[in-house]
Amino acid sequence: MSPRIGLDLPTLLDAATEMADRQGLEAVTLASLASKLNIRSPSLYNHVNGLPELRRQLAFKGLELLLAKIDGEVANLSGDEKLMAFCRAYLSFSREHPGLYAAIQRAPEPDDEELKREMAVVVERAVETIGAYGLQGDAAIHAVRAVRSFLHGFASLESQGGFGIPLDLDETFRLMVETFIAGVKTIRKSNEGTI
Amino acid sequence: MSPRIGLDLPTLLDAATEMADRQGLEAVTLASLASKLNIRSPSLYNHVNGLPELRRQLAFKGLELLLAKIDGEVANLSGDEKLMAFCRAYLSFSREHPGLYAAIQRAPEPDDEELKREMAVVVERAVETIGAYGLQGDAAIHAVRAVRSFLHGFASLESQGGFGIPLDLDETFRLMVETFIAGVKTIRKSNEGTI
DNA sequence: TATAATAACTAATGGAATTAGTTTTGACAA
DNA sequence: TTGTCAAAACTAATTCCATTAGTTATTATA
Repeated sequence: MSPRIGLDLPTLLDAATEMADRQGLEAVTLASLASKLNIRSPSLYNHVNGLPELRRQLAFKGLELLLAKIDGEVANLSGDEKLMAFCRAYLSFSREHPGLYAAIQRAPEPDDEELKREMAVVVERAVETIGAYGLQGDAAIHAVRAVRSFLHGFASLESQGGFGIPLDLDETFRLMVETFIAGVKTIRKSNEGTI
Repeated sequence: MSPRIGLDLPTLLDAATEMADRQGLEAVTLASLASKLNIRSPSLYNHVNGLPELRRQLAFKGLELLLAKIDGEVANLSGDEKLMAFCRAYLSFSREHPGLYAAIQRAPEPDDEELKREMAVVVERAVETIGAYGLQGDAAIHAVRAVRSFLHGFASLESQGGFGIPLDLDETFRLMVETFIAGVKTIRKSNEGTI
C-alpha cells in the first residue's frame, strides 16, 4: 500500500499555471506541459484525466486564489471602501494570473455542479459587498450583475490589450468604480419616495 | 481568363457564421466547415488561407455587422437616448451573433494593422456618442473605456450563461446603463468648479 | 527481502491542419 | 463549335495533438 512518489497534482498545476499566465491558456496543451515537466504526455494521465479536466483544475485553482485575494483585501472594510477593495482585488488577480483568469471564464460543463458552486461563491462575495448599499431583493441582483459586468469587461479588455491609448489604466478603473458608486447612490435617492 | 465558379468567400463565411453562432466559435474547424459545405477540407484553401485567416475574416464580418447595427440605431439621436441606443445595438448584436461576437473579441495579431483599424472604428463610434456629455480629453477616454467595459462584460457573461438567476436581463442592462449615466452626471457636476 | 501499488514508459490510433501535386471544369477566344 | 487555361476541387501524405492499451520500473511497507 505505498506507491512510487513522482510528480504530484499541485506541482503539475503550478507548471500549467506558469505556462498559462506567461503564454496564454491556449498554449497549455498536454504535449507542451509534459515537455516542460520532462515527461511524456501519456504520463500526465496518472494525475489528471485529459485536457478538459486539466482546464477544470486550473479553474478551481484560479477561483481559490481569487477568493483568497478578495477575502484578504476586503476584510474589516465597509461601504464604499469595501466595494473599491473588492474591485481592486478582482483586477489585481486578473493582472497577476491572466492565464488562470482565462480559465475561470470558460463556461463549466452543464453537469459540473461542483465548479458551478465554486464560481457562485465569488458572486456571493459580491452580493455581501453590495449589500452595504441598502439594496435589497431584485435591486441588489441587478447591481451585482452590473459590478460583475464592468469588472469582467475591464479585466478582459485590458488583458488582451484592448485599450490602445497610453492613458493610465488604474485611473480609468478608479473612475469607473466611482462613477458606478455615484450612480447607485443617485438612483437610490431618486427612488426613495416610491417605495 | 475565366475560372470555374464554385464556392465563394461570402458563402463560405455565411456557413462559418451559422456554425459559430449556433455551436460556438470553437466548433468552427476547417474539417467541420468543409463537411457542412460538402467539400474536402483542403479545398477551403482556395478561398481562405487556413484557420487563423478564417477567424480573421469572421472578425471582419462581425465588425461590419456590428457597425451597421450601431449606425442604424444611433442615427438622429442625441444625449442619453443616443448612448442608450448605442448600448442596445451592441447588446443586440452579441445576442444575434454570439459566434461573430466571440470572433471580434480575439486579440488581433500584433502586426495586423488592418484588423486593428477596423476595431478602432467601433471605439470611435463610442467616442462620438460619449462626446455629448461634455466630457473632453482624458475624461472622455476614461468614460469610453468604462462603457466598453460594462458592455463587453455584460455581453460576455450573458453569452456564456454567467447570470444564473432567472431575473430579467434586459432590466439589468437598462439599469446598468442608467446608473452609469447618472454617475457621469453626478461626477461631472462635482467637478464643475475645479476646472 | 519480497510484494504490490502506481508512476512513467512505449506503441498505436484517430482526428485536425496543412502542403504538394493532380484532375476537373467551364467561360471565353478562335 | 471547339480548344485553352485558370481556378476549384480533389487525393495523398505529413505533422502535431489527445487519448488508449499495455508494459516496465520503482519504492514504501509487510
